[in-house]
Amino acid sequence: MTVIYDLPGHLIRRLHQISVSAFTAETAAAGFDLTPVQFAALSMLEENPGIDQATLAGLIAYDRVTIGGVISRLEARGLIERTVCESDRRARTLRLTERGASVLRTIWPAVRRTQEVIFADLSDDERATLLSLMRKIADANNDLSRAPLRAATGRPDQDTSGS
Amino acid sequence: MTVIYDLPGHLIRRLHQISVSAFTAETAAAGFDLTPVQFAALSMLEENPGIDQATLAGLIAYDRVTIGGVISRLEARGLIERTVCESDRRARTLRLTERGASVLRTIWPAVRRTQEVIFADLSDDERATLLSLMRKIADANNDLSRAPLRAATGRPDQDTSGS
DNA sequence: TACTAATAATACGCATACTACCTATTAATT
DNA sequence: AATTAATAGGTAGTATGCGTATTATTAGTA
Repeated sequence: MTVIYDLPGHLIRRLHQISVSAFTAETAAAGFDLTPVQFAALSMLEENPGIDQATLAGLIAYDRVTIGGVISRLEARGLIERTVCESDRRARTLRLTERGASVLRTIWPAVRRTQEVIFADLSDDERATLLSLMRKIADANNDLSRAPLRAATGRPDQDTSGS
Repeated sequence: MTVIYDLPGHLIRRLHQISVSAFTAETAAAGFDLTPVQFAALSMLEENPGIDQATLAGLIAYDRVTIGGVISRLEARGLIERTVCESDRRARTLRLTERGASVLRTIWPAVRRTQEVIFADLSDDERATLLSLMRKIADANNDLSRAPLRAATGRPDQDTSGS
């Protein structure tokens, strides 16, 4: 009958919609006000302090323009610190503030609950299968996206000591 | 290492990103200028002529406000006709124009190619498994979304003759 | 050294997505 | 009949997500 429902793209969109909704609900219930993108940015910055916006965009597979806006809002809220890179004055070096690190530490339980909510009706086997198949598609079509996943290139200002 | 990559939500977002990108690329290459949402709206209207915006939103699981904007743009481009419903003057009766129906007829091959591109690296079994698991999650968490899927209720002005 | 190409970030515009609020209209209730 | 509740659609505001163009800066080349 309705052909739309059989299209993978439609199902994927529904899943995304549900995933974002679950994230918002769980984190809001825990007292946080972060979007999935903002969380991803903070999380990636914690593990790669000192990277610039373009590198961050590549690491979480986002458009550079989009990340610029996300970073601006996180900076305005005092969760991220943005300074001009000394070795390349075109770039902006990004770092978590103390408050940003604190938020990230405390929000993780809610984020884990989000994933549990989404997968609630699947068995362990089904979860593993689904994750594996999704990863396969994401990896295979990485270049198809306008914001492909890219590894960090190791900028001059980036900390390599780890956290 | 990087925990983000293991989160289902992140993978789902990547899939969605890839799906939208593939849709845009394939349809644009075929000479069309439709977004996935616009296509879904047109497609659903073809099968349910005469429904109002709220019903349409429910059928394709979209937010009512979002659909309002989508409909406005489609109407401005002459693909959809929007008239005040006679039996309920709050509602707007939606119908495809001749041009809208024509676009829909000719764009389908490109849409099918989109799905083929996304699933290119999966076997038939894997495709079936993935679709089945995604459908399971979408169905189970329908109410979790702010725009749950809802069946048409059969408004007075809706055509029941079928296409 | 002057010119060119490449890159980081931004500005602008379009199109989702959703929350909160508002108006008009209809349905339900007293 | 009057009041209340519910519904359809809209506006305003925030936040993605991405295309295109522009600016500042760096790197490469003649």
